[in-house]
Amino acid sequence: MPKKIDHEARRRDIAEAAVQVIGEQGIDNARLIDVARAAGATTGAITHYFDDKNALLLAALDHVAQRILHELHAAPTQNPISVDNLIARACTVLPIHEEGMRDWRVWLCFLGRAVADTALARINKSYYVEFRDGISSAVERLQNAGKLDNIIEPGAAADSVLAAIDGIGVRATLDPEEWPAERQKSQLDAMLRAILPTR
Amino acid sequence: MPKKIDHEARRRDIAEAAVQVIGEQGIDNARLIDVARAAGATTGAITHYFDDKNALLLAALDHVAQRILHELHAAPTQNPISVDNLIARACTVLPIHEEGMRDWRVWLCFLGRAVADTALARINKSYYVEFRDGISSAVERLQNAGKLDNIIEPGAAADSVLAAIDGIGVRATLDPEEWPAERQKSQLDAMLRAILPTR
Amino acid sequence: MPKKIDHEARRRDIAEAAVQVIGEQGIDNARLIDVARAAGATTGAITHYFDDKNALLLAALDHVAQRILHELHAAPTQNPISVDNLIARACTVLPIHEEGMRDWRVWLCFLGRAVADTALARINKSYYVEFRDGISSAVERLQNAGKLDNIIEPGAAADSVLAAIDGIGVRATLDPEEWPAERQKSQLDAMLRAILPTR
Amino acid sequence: MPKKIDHEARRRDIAEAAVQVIGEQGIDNARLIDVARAAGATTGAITHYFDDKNALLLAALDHVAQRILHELHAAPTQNPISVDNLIARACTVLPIHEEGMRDWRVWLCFLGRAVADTALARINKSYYVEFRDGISSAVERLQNAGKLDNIIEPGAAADSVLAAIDGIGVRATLDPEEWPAERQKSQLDAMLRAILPTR
DNA sequence: TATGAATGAGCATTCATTCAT
DNA sequence: AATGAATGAATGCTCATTCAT
Repeated sequence: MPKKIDHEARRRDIAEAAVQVIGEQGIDNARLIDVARAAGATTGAITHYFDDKNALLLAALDHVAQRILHELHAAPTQNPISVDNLIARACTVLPIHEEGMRDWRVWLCFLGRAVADTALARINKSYYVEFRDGISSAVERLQNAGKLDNIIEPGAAADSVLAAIDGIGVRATLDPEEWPAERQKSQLDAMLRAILPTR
Repeated sequence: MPKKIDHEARRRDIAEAAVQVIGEQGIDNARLIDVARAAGATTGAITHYFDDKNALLLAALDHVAQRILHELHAAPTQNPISVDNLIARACTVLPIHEEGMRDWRVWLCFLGRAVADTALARINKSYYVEFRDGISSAVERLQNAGKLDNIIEPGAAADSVLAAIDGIGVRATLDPEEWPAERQKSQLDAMLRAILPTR
Repeated sequence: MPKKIDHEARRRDIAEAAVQVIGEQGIDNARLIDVARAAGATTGAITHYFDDKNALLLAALDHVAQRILHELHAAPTQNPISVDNLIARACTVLPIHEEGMRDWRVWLCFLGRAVADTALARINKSYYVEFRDGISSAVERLQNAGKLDNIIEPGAAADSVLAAIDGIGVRATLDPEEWPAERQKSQLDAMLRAILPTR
Repeated sequence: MPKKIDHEARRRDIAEAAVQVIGEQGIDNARLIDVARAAGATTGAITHYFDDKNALLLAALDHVAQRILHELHAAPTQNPISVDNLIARACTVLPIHEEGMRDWRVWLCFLGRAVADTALARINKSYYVEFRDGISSAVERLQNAGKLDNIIEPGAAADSVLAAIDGIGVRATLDPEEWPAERQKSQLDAMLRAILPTR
């Protein structure tokens, strides 16, 4: 089914173009025609791939979320499990490189939208559940490997890790000049080492 | 002589009406006429007090930020200085009651906007500076009182506290049903106790 | 009746303020509040002296027209009647000084308005009639004094003089840098000498 | 492929519709929707062809000016050069027919606007330069052909011709009933014969 | 599939006018 | 007589969506 493949690729391209435009101009200033131009298409073409603007925006959000999830989960079995490893993986998610910063900007835009859009809030929540589950099971694995204090409740620890990532990521996204990669990483490292006490 | 009007009070009322409308409908759906109605006024009246919509929005943001700052600083000298006290004060800032939740929703809306509005980003940053300074000096006072480990760098600790508050607050704002007041407080309590080790 | 005198003086002041504002900002940008400020009054006060904005504008136009008429007629009996004298008087009306330029700008604004405002067109016409009558009788006097060729029809000559003044005045008003006082005067002088042949 | 549209033709149509509306209602009362209706379009469609209202208005002015220029220059080489010919051509420009009267009304509207709009004043000036250059070179040709006194300075003569046309045109535009075509033409004829003395 | 011209509802903004004081 | 707060109609502009080609 070559057509389908092309179709999906085009959808991806357009959604990524939307991510780019939102990241640059903000979600309010992201007009359909801007996305079309960034994707080398026309507004009419976009309607072939997305029901309406909202569907396009949702696809853009999903791209960003999937990318973050993928980084969090990246090669978890290959590396030997360790606290250092978990922290390193968490740091990867921070807005420490060009693409990550853009993704965080897009993410922030959607947070603002979710305030008044229950459907979006629900979607956001489902992403958080996935994030949390991934971190929670990593904590459990570390406990089983004897590398983390058993006193810790994995779910609550995962919430703390998520909160730390979010807290630093939001701040760094809005003030990138004061928050270069190193500062973000050392700040997150300090927080996570406090939150995740080794036995 | 025309009707005596307390100009500043009217400005405050309208800005508060904007906070309310933004908190309920989101910043994108907050039309001038909605704010006018919420304030018991007309759109034309709003232009007596604000240059344009953006000025009104900024005033709304400032109200929210001032309220948070005021809570953070509330009666710092009256209470005996203690870690428990600092944590309790931090918890006060979380979206644990009706007004606080609304303020956090408004805050989130502006975070999304700041992504593409450098002026707004600058304003946000200045608020963070104030938040951080307040927390940082509280940490210092605790250290001077011998209630906090001197190993902690006050500024970095303040950043951690801010990140924890932000991380939990954002999550709770978008998913209030899963995050009742108690869960927020215990989560923040756990994080801050880990972050701020007593000697 | 001191009140009446004050009243009339205030009306004059406000109308002159309107002339000033129109001359500076154009009639489209002349807001009531601008006129009020220029007159050291408030919009509410203006409504005490003028029924509505249109009445104020009309008063402003009348001030300008009266000033021009006054200059054209100035001291006609004192000076010995001569063609040179008529030409000199015509030159006085050109936009050759600060106040005259402002009056011409106001005049031009009203010409543009008269296009779609029959009442204004009628008023403009009445001013032209006065201008023309004044010039026409001057021409007649010159003919009676034997200083102008009797072949000339005074009315038609007056129309020519008016057209020359208008043509040069309009051009100089819109391009004052290219049309300093001397150029205007020499141009008008050349035209009028051709139009008004001495015997 | 979308409907094939002659973009330039549509632009012309809309600009001409603007000329018509301005000529009928005046520039202040010319709303975008009026122009849209006159052009058989919608306000939204107009923005496809013009950045904003001002751009549309400018295009309308240009149409009028180009039409006048075209009439002044019409077939200058075909006709044998003569003073009669020049005068006849000047008369053509006067508001002596339906379309010409409308163009003059539009022209007057823009003169009023140019008072407070330096960009418009600059454009107006450039048109006058073109008018003047055309007339000036015609005068020169007449002098070279020995049909006009060499004592005349072509540029100054052109200014006089322009002033005469403007002066009569403005008056006739605002008072068309008193200034039928014949009166305009004979008045201009008289002025130009005086201004342009044959050898 | 794709184009892009056209639509039309929605909204901020302007400002003359009103009126309680 | 004067103030100036408030009104509310008017209007230019934006932009997602539609649809003829």
